[in-house]
Amino acid sequence: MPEQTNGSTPAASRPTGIPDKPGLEGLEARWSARWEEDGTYAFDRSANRSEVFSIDTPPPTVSGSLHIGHVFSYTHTDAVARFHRMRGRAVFYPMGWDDNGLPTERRVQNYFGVRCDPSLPFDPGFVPPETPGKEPISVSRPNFVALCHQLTAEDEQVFEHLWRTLGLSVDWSHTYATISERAQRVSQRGFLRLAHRGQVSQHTAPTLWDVDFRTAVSQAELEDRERPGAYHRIRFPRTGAEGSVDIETTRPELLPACVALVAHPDDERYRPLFGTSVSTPLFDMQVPVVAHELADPEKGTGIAMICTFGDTTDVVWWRELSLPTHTVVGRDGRLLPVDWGVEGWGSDAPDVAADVYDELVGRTVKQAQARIVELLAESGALIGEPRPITHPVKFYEKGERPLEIVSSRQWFVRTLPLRDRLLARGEELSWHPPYMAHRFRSWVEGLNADWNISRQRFFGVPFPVWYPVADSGEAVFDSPLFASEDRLPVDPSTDAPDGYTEDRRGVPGGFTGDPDVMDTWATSSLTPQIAAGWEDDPDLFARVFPMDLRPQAHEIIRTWLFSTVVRSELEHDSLPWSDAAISGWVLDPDRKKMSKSKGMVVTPLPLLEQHGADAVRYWAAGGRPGTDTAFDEGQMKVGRRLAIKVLNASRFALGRLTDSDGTVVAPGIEAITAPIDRDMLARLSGVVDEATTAFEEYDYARALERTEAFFWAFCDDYLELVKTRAYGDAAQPGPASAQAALALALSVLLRLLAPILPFVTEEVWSWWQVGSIHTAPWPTASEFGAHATPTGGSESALDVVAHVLGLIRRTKTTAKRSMRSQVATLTVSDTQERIAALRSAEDDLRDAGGVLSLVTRVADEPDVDVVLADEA
RNA sequence: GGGCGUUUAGCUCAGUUGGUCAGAGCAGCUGGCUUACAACCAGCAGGUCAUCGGUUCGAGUCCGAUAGCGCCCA
Repeated sequence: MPEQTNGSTPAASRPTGIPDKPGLEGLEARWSARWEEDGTYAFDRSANRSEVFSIDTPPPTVSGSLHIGHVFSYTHTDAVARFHRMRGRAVFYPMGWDDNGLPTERRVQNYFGVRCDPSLPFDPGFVPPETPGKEPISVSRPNFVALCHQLTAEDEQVFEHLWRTLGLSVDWSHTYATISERAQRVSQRGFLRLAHRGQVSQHTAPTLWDVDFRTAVSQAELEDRERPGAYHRIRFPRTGAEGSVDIETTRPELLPACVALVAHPDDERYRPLFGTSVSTPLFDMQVPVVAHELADPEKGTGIAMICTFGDTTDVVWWRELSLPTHTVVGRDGRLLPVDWGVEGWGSDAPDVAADVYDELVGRTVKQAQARIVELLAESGALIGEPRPITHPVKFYEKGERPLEIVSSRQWFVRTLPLRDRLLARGEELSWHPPYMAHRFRSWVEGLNADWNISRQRFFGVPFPVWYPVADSGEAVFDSPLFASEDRLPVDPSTDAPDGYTEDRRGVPGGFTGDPDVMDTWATSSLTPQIAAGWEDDPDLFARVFPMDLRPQAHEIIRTWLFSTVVRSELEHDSLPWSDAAISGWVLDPDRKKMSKSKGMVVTPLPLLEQHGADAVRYWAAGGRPGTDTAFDEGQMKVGRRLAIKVLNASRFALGRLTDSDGTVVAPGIEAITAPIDRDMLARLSGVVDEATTAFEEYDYARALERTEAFFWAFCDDYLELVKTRAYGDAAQPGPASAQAALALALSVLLRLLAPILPFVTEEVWSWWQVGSIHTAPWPTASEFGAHATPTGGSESALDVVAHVLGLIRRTKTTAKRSMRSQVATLTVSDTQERIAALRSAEDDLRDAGGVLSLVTRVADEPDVDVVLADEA
């Protein structure tokens, strides 16, 4: 355990002394194993909430590809976690795996060459083929789910290895998976609580539907894609009056689903028509002309047909104008059979309508469109030629065909009534960077549907719900049978509800399970509760929840961050965390987002092996919060040079402090008396303050930049200046001052760099210190005591001497002489104060510059004259 | 269409409340084996701070407009 928290030290953590030839090779494997063995990052469960820093880590999708963007953003979080750990907080930093949902299903299908058929019985002896065959093998749902578990377990190993190599300071004993039993219990419990409070409800409603995946999707999973289309002008004859009305539509195939025409209430052209009706071409259905403000007078002819349902605006019109439903598109994206003339499908010519429509049944919407356009043209209802346009079309973000909107029975979380409360939570949350709050606000303000959490898939958390089966054999959806919480998790496809036995499944008077699974976000929205042991471990929960930090990328503010805020609001009446740190993206050299679809995947492990974890982390830490960052191996090389420099500079500094048996011993800070030493420490103390402030504001990039700039100047100037003096007898004041200052500066610098470069700093720390640097206290100005106060008056000896040394170097370089060559006479003219400062470090300057004779004079005009000695 | 961010040296980026702020690193060029480091060191060169206007004694810095790039929302 760290020296910070107790005094007992494992033998293995005694200082090892300075190696002859330090290197970066193998540090990742060695130290990640040691940290695991020593429990360096173990969460201290005895800490109170105020002493804890808890992180709601993004669970990566393990079946997705590993890419450099993961390394980038997780490094940011780790740097912050390490900072807080060194400041003495008990850091709760668990890792999760998101293995629940569609990405896993797809990967399993491809990897094993199988397909889930829920109608098949479980085959206990099933073994997938070595290599996937041409035709997918149909397997039962339990078999399919077993394969999902098998493959995700393998994928998780790969991720864990990467994280350990990268040096994430995760407490692996708190790892969770979103499909695990515990996650399922939390998801189902959360659902039941919502249901019992009436915050979730099941009803038939227009539902965004992907016809390929055959599942509902939510508003948050939509994306717009520009697609070619065409405006078709269609003429509707008026009924009971002369004349006609022309509308324009991109979806003529939905004409049989038309339930009204709509124009803007202020549109003078159509005002006289409101309240009258028109007849649909081909189908001769009478539909009303109505007014609504969402109708755009500028678009097409200014009047549109409302179909159930062509797009989300249709849904709004349908709901707000209380229109009937004409469903024509089925869940497979093909047109459904319709009985013309029956209730709700009234036609003035049902036989004609049926003849026309029967030809369309079973066709895809695309095929139906082509045919209906022909029919419209033949009938004369199509006016002119279709006018090609490009327009945004709604897609499921993972889908390939445009979404349809179908009417179906789903579970919805009531989010629309929460809008104001959610907006207030968005204000309450501390965003880093602050402007990311806009993303959340604009999303919440634009909400237009409750959150549909039903998905018609297989690998997910089932709803803990059954329905009674009536004597007629129909399920009674209005009387759901909820599981009791003490049974969770349950699978209604294999478990029977209380009061029933399994043999009553699916028979009249029996029961049937809800066939759906939950949206993955219905589980992922509970990651704080899952990680914190909600209800399962109340002691842990009280110590870590609400959490401190949610780190994540900006594109999932509308999904993950939003849904997590919703669940916490409904369940705990609080924010789930106080702070959200939003990472940018990794861009490729053309400044495009690096993503799988663009074929620009860079796998991280080879990069870590090539440059070293510290080097890759250095690059990542250069990306400020929220800022997109170019993928740049050049920066990794710079990071590697920094890490090597840390090794070499440390070896040099500590080499001055080693006694005869190799132990590092340094005089106490009271020995620090030389003005130049104190000036250096004064500046370092300022860097400590800056880095601390930056880290407190989650700006690891700034902390690194300041520390790094100081470190290079420290190596190039200060170390060169004190080189000779520090060799001297520690019993003498000069050498003692230099040695004590070196020890203090090195200790502070290593700790400042530790959150970014955990491996090399730990390596150096182990040479001369006890315990892990990562549990050592974060440096503070008070560590310097009075010794960071300059003594040399108003001018800094370090500044003056470094300046003069620079001029000496320039002279030597210009003369093409070695840095070793000597200066015969150095003449410095300057103010009294600066001359005094120079004189206070005169010996250091002479040693570093090879100055044989130094002349100083007080003058108004500063001047430095360097006369080199003749070459030997 | 509304909003947010961004534009500084060939490249990647710092420039905190307006007053040595025109910087760093990389790349380039010129030198140097200097007992911590040649995976190093020293030095040189480089930019009307996107454009236009405004506030001010003074503007990368504040305000307005325009343009390019990126993203969010409709």
